[in-house]
Amino acid sequence: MSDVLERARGLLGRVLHAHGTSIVITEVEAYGGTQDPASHAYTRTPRSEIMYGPPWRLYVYRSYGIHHCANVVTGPTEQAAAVLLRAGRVVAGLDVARDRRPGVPDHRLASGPGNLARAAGIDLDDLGTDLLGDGPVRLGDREAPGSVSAGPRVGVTREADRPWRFWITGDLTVSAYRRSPRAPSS
DNA sequence: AACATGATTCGCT
DNA sequence: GCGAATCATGTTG
Repeated sequence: MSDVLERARGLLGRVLHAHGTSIVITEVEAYGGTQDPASHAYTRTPRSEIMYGPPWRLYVYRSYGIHHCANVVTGPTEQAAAVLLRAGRVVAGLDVARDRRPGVPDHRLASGPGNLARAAGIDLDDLGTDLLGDGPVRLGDREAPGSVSAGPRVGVTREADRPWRFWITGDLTVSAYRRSPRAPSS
Protein backbone atom coordinates (compact mmCIF):
# COMPACT_ATOMS: atom_id res chain seq x y z
CA MET A 1 0.00 0.00 0.00
CA SER A 2 2.81 2.40 0.69
CA ASP A 3 3.72 1.65 -2.90
CA VAL A 4 1.32 4.28 -4.13
CA LEU A 5 3.11 6.89 -2.04
CA GLU A 6 6.37 6.15 -3.79
CA ARG A 7 4.66 6.25 -7.14
CA ALA A 8 3.12 9.59 -6.25
CA ARG A 9 6.48 11.08 -5.31
CA GLY A 10 8.01 9.55 -8.42
CA LEU A 11 5.54 11.37 -10.63
CA LEU A 12 6.67 14.77 -9.39
CA GLY A 13 8.95 16.35 -11.95
CA ARG A 14 7.81 14.00 -14.68
CA VAL A 15 6.49 15.34 -17.97
CA LEU A 16 2.97 14.61 -19.13
CA HIS A 17 2.53 14.92 -22.87
CA ALA A 18 -1.13 15.45 -23.68
CA HIS A 19 -2.95 16.71 -26.76
CA GLY A 20 -0.31 19.13 -27.94
CA THR A 21 0.93 20.23 -24.53
CA SER A 22 3.76 19.12 -22.27
CA ILE A 23 3.29 19.63 -18.55
CA VAL A 24 5.77 19.03 -15.75
CA ILE A 25 3.88 17.55 -12.79
CA THR A 26 4.33 19.64 -9.66
CA GLU A 27 1.60 18.43 -7.33
CA VAL A 28 -0.08 15.03 -6.80
CA GLU A 29 -2.27 13.13 -4.36
CA ALA A 30 -2.16 9.40 -3.60
CA TYR A 31 -5.30 7.28 -3.30
CA GLY A 32 -5.01 3.80 -1.88
CA GLY A 33 -7.91 2.12 -3.66
CA THR A 34 -9.45 -0.71 -1.69
CA GLN A 35 -7.35 0.30 1.32
CA ASP A 36 -8.44 3.92 1.34
CA PRO A 37 -11.93 5.16 2.26
CA ALA A 38 -11.25 8.41 0.44
CA SER A 39 -10.65 6.65 -2.89
CA HIS A 40 -13.31 6.32 -5.56
CA ALA A 41 -12.17 2.72 -5.77
CA TYR A 42 -12.92 2.01 -2.12
CA THR A 43 -16.16 0.58 -3.46
CA ARG A 44 -15.96 -1.06 -6.86
CA THR A 45 -18.38 0.56 -9.32
CA PRO A 46 -18.47 0.98 -13.09
CA ARG A 47 -16.79 4.36 -12.72
CA SER A 48 -13.86 3.03 -10.72
CA GLU A 49 -13.48 -0.21 -12.66
CA ILE A 50 -10.49 1.02 -14.64
CA MET A 51 -8.44 1.35 -11.46
CA TYR A 52 -8.67 -2.35 -10.73
CA GLY A 53 -6.84 -3.12 -13.95
CA PRO A 54 -3.19 -2.85 -14.96
CA PRO A 55 -1.11 0.17 -13.87
CA TRP A 56 -0.02 3.17 -15.94
CA ARG A 57 -3.41 3.71 -17.44
CA LEU A 58 -5.40 6.90 -17.19
CA TYR A 59 -8.42 7.24 -14.90
CA VAL A 60 -10.53 10.28 -15.73
CA TYR A 61 -13.62 11.32 -13.82
CA ARG A 62 -16.04 14.22 -13.95
CA SER A 63 -16.17 16.42 -10.90
CA TYR A 64 -19.03 18.71 -9.94
CA GLY A 65 -20.58 18.08 -13.31
CA ILE A 66 -18.17 20.40 -15.05
CA HIS A 67 -14.54 19.58 -14.48
CA HIS A 68 -12.42 16.61 -15.44
CA CYS A 69 -9.68 15.21 -13.23
CA ALA A 70 -6.83 12.97 -14.42
CA ASN A 71 -5.27 10.13 -12.42
CA VAL A 72 -2.50 7.63 -13.03
CA VAL A 73 -3.50 4.11 -12.04
CA THR A 74 -0.54 2.72 -10.12
CA GLY A 75 -1.61 -0.82 -9.31
CA PRO A 76 -0.95 -3.44 -8.33
CA THR A 77 -3.89 -4.94 -10.20
CA GLU A 78 -6.95 -5.41 -7.98
CA GLN A 79 -5.68 -2.96 -5.39
CA ALA A 80 -6.96 -0.05 -7.44
CA ALA A 81 -4.51 2.55 -6.18
CA ALA A 82 -4.13 5.73 -8.20
CA VAL A 83 -2.46 9.13 -8.16
CA LEU A 84 -4.42 12.30 -8.85
CA LEU A 85 -2.54 14.89 -10.90
CA ARG A 86 -3.28 18.15 -9.11
CA ALA A 87 -1.00 20.68 -10.75
CA GLY A 88 1.76 21.17 -13.27
CA ARG A 89 3.80 23.67 -15.24
CA VAL A 90 3.18 23.94 -18.96
CA VAL A 91 6.55 23.71 -20.68
CA ALA A 92 5.48 23.12 -24.27
CA GLY A 93 2.35 23.86 -26.24
CA LEU A 94 1.81 27.06 -24.30
CA ASP A 95 -0.26 28.54 -27.09
CA VAL A 96 -2.58 25.53 -27.05
CA ALA A 97 -2.94 25.62 -23.28
CA ARG A 98 -3.64 29.36 -23.31
CA ASP A 99 -6.37 28.84 -25.88
CA ARG A 100 -7.98 26.28 -23.63
CA ARG A 101 -7.84 28.58 -20.60
CA PRO A 102 -8.33 32.13 -21.87
CA GLY A 103 -7.25 34.99 -19.65
CA VAL A 104 -5.32 32.85 -17.20
CA PRO A 105 -1.69 33.70 -16.32
CA ASP A 106 0.80 31.05 -17.46
CA HIS A 107 1.70 29.74 -14.02
CA ARG A 108 -2.00 29.10 -13.29
CA LEU A 109 -2.79 27.28 -16.54
CA ALA A 110 -2.51 23.83 -14.96
CA SER A 111 -2.96 24.74 -11.30
CA GLY A 112 -5.62 22.55 -9.69
CA PRO A 113 -6.78 19.13 -10.95
CA GLY A 114 -9.69 20.41 -13.03
CA ASN A 115 -7.52 23.12 -14.54
CA LEU A 116 -4.69 20.72 -15.34
CA ALA A 117 -7.02 18.39 -17.20
CA ARG A 118 -8.50 21.35 -19.03
CA ALA A 119 -5.15 22.78 -20.09
CA ALA A 120 -4.05 19.31 -21.19
CA GLY A 121 -7.22 18.76 -23.17
CA ILE A 122 -8.00 15.58 -21.21
CA ASP A 123 -11.60 14.38 -20.98
CA LEU A 124 -13.58 11.14 -20.76
CA ASP A 125 -12.43 10.14 -24.23
CA ASP A 126 -8.98 9.60 -22.75
CA LEU A 127 -10.19 7.18 -20.09
CA GLY A 128 -8.07 4.03 -20.06
CA THR A 129 -5.22 5.39 -22.19
CA ASP A 130 -1.94 3.54 -21.70
CA LEU A 131 0.36 6.27 -20.41
CA LEU A 132 3.50 4.36 -21.36
CA GLY A 133 2.39 3.90 -24.95
CA ASP A 134 2.60 6.58 -27.61
CA GLY A 135 -1.00 7.69 -27.70
CA PRO A 136 -2.28 11.26 -27.35
CA VAL A 137 -1.66 11.19 -23.59
CA ARG A 138 1.58 9.73 -22.27
CA LEU A 139 4.24 10.11 -19.63
CA GLY A 140 7.72 11.24 -20.61
CA ASP A 141 11.04 11.91 -18.91
CA ARG A 142 11.53 12.94 -15.32
CA GLU A 143 13.70 15.63 -13.90
CA ALA A 144 14.08 14.96 -10.19
CA PRO A 145 12.58 17.81 -8.18
CA GLY A 146 14.76 19.61 -5.66
CA SER A 147 12.65 19.42 -2.55
CA VAL A 148 9.29 17.75 -1.95
CA SER A 149 6.71 18.68 0.68
CA ALA A 150 3.83 16.55 2.00
CA GLY A 151 0.50 17.41 3.58
CA PRO A 152 -3.16 16.40 3.85
CA ARG A 153 -5.20 15.87 0.71
CA VAL A 154 -7.44 18.66 -0.55
CA GLY A 155 -11.21 18.49 -0.29
CA VAL A 156 -11.63 14.95 1.00
CA THR A 157 -14.02 14.20 3.85
CA ARG A 158 -12.74 10.78 4.86
CA GLU A 159 -9.22 10.24 6.11
CA ALA A 160 -8.77 13.98 5.76
CA ASP A 161 -5.56 13.98 7.77
CA ARG A 162 -3.48 11.44 5.85
CA PRO A 163 -0.52 13.42 4.50
CA TRP A 164 -0.83 11.91 1.05
CA ARG A 165 -0.55 15.06 -1.01
CA PHE A 166 2.91 15.81 -2.37
CA TRP A 167 4.23 18.86 -4.14
CA ILE A 168 7.47 20.46 -5.25
CA THR A 169 8.39 22.82 -2.45
CA GLY A 170 7.90 26.45 -3.29
CA ASP A 171 6.61 25.90 -6.83
CA LEU A 172 4.29 28.69 -8.00
CA THR A 173 1.96 26.33 -9.85
CA VAL A 174 0.94 24.35 -6.77
CA SER A 175 -2.70 24.85 -5.80
CA ALA A 176 -3.89 26.10 -2.43
CA TYR A 177 -4.83 23.75 0.38
CA ARG A 178 -8.46 23.70 1.38
CA ARG A 179 -9.94 21.24 3.84
CA SER A 180 -13.39 19.89 3.10
CA PRO A 181 -16.06 21.67 5.16
CA ARG A 182 -17.47 18.24 5.95
CA ALA A 183 -14.31 16.67 7.16
CA PRO A 184 -14.21 16.14 10.91
CA SER A 185 -12.28 18.93 12.57
CA SER A 186 -8.67 17.98 12.95
C1' DA B 1 -37.39 6.52 -9.81
C1' DA B 2 -35.92 10.02 -6.56
C1' DC B 3 -32.20 11.89 -3.40
C1' DA B 4 -27.76 13.19 -1.64
C1' DT B 5 -23.08 14.18 -2.54
C1' DG B 6 -18.82 15.61 -4.10
C1' DA B 7 -10.64 13.93 -5.20
C1' DT B 8 -13.64 21.81 -7.77
C1' DT B 9 -13.57 26.44 -9.47
C1' DC B 10 -14.57 31.20 -9.71
C1' DG B 11 -16.24 35.42 -8.17
C1' DC B 12 -17.39 38.48 -4.55
C1' DT B 13 -16.72 40.26 0.31
C1' DG C 1 -12.08 33.67 3.37
C1' DC C 2 -16.77 31.99 1.85
C1' DG C 3 -20.54 30.30 -0.85
C1' DA C 4 -22.94 29.16 -5.02
C1' DA C 5 -22.95 26.70 -9.43
C1' DT C 6 -24.11 22.29 -11.65
C1' DC C 7 -24.73 17.32 -13.02
C1' DA C 8 -22.87 12.58 -13.31
C1' DT C 9 -22.44 8.86 -10.26
C1' DG C 10 -23.66 6.10 -6.47
C1' DT C 11 -27.08 4.98 -3.05
C1' DT C 12 -31.61 4.28 -1.32
C1' DG C 13 -36.77 3.38 -1.76
